[in-house]
Amino acid sequence: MSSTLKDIAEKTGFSVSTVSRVLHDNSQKYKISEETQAKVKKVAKDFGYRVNALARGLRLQKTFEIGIIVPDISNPFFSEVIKSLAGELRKKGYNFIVYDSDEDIAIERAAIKSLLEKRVDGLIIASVGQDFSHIQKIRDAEIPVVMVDRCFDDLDVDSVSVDNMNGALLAVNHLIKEGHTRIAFIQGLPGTYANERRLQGYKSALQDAGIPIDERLIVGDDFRSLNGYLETKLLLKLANPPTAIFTAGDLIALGTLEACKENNVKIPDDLSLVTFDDPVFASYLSPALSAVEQPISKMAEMAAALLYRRMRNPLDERRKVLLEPKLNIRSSVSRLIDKKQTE
Amino acid sequence: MSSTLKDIAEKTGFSVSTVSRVLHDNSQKYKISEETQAKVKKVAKDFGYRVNALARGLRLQKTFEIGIIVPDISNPFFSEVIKSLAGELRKKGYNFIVYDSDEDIAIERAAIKSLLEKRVDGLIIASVGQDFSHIQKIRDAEIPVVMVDRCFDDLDVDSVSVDNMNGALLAVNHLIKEGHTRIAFIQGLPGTYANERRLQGYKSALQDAGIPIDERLIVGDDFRSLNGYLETKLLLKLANPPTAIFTAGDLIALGTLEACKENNVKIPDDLSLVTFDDPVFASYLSPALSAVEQPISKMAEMAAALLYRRMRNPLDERRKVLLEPKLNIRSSVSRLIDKKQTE
DNA sequence: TTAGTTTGTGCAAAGGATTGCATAAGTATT
DNA sequence: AATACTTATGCAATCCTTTGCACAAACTAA
Repeated sequence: MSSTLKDIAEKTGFSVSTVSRVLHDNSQKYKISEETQAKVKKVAKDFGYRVNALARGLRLQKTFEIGIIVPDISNPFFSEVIKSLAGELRKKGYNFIVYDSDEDIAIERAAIKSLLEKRVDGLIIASVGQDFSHIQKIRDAEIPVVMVDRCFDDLDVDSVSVDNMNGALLAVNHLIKEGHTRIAFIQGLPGTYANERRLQGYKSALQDAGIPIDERLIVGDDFRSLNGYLETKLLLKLANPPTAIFTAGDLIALGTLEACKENNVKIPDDLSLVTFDDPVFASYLSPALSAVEQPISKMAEMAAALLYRRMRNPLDERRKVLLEPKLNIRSSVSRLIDKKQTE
Repeated sequence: MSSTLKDIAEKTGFSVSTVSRVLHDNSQKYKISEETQAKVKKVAKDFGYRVNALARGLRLQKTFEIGIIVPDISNPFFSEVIKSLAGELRKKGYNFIVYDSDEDIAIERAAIKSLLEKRVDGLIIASVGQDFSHIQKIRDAEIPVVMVDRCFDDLDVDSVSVDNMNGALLAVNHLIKEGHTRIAFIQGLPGTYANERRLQGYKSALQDAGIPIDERLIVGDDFRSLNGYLETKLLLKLANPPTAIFTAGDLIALGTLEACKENNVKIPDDLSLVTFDDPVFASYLSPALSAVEQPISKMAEMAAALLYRRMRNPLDERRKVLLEPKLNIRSSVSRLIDKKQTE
């Protein structure tokens, strides 16, 4: 059914240029008469005319599309990020195309390739791995790109993330203050920016408190819930199990909860738990989960702002923005000192 | 940096056609010599050549893109649906563009417009409202489209959804069997396919059990958590409050939990709760939530299958597929009879 | 009357890739 | 020596939109 400018031109007797100007351009600029405008618009409507974004993009060398790549759409953290980004982008007349890299760097690479072929005007990426050569290439090709959440220290690209190290410090210090010393860390994907910083924060908090680091308490290898489940099971079997666990992400925490339930381990009585990320359901979990909250909408706003700046001004100095996290204390941590006193 | 076939043609001395055939087509078909292939490929690599999907789409009248529209990406149900769809589509070499209509029919319309302008090869839509004239238009224009989750009885379009009525029956019958008679229903967006069916199931279950329907117990107006929160607060203030609530969606249930917590209402002791949708976190909530589970990955597979069929065979008879839901009984429902006996 | 301005519209190129048809040279067949 | 294939490549049209430039007609100013 879809008609073209040419069809309308033939029907009305005007040229394609005139039709184009009436339907898209400010027909003011070319001073198209009211009469012509009316005729053209009528026929366009009758024909159900719809611009062809492919042809337009080809001609204009601009698509008004932004590509977004996240490691896992179904992770509430990322779906919130996308939702916020969507709002920001829509405001400025941009659309977006989302890809889910499924925590797989090969899919991430393919996604980037595909987005660049589509000639998106910019990219927002939460990257998966530790290798950033593919991102470097985008940068070098002067395609505007912003990293969110997952960044690379050694890569000079605009980026926004939460201060992961500080977030971990907040969480672990809280546990220490409550009297815990055997604190396990179930990490996400090692090598990942977010993960390494959280690990660093964890270690640093322990060291500052004079608590020796026990490598057997640092476990795990991805951000999914199965990881949390398995590692918790193993941790619980240790001869000298931890009294508290700090998990690197919300899904991991869910897995930990599942394992505890199965093993009849009561939180917070038998085991304390704090997690990074603070999904909407955290306060309704059993028990309500203490968690490090990331300022998601600020991250999205900032990412969008950085991207616009880069698109307007390609050679501007790159910036790396760190936002402050916040610890929400709920009821998944017990006070170990009290317990000892009452025992 | 991005070069074109023409650039490579000029550099190598071959024609654009030859270059195109080497880089994309099966160069077998046109019997390009090994030597030529090697030369062209080398230059293409040096130049960092990348097809222009706009130009290709324009020429081929096919983009290998599928548009997906959901009412709320951050709703776990929809983010799971998207994730599953992504997997299915990727298998067949299709990419997808997601839009979030934010439960707003105007945005949904704009999203459809935008996707059609981009010339997507097909659409998968979870529609928002009760009006389907815009979907009808897509259908009439013979653009392949499949509805998921939210469908329209009177609209002859391929669709997949769970048997919402049966799901509601399962939930409410469970409550009735446990001795409840004052059962409230907090609905989602009225007029929505999913909502109306769930409402129908709710009413039907009550009628079958000979329980009169109390319109004051049918409340609510959208699928968000704030709705659950507000309506629960109001229900609890009723002179004769319900002993059980059935919520139409997972986010609503979250709102209900929040209200109960604030009002110090214990679930399931003071109030029983069952919800439609069964998000991953349902079993870790306090208490573990009894919920009606939708077969999400089956829905996605089916949606993708229907879409492929329609794309290959545009005039095939339309199908409406209903999948069976499953009630997961956990611990948010109390047995009212026992309670009375022990009192 | 002549020159200059305004109004309204069209021509044609460009953007990048694909592909049916044509063609040239070389090989095989009779 | 004439014919028929095969191999390897190029030509040119097509997909649809945008836009600088050109131009005709009508009007204004001198």
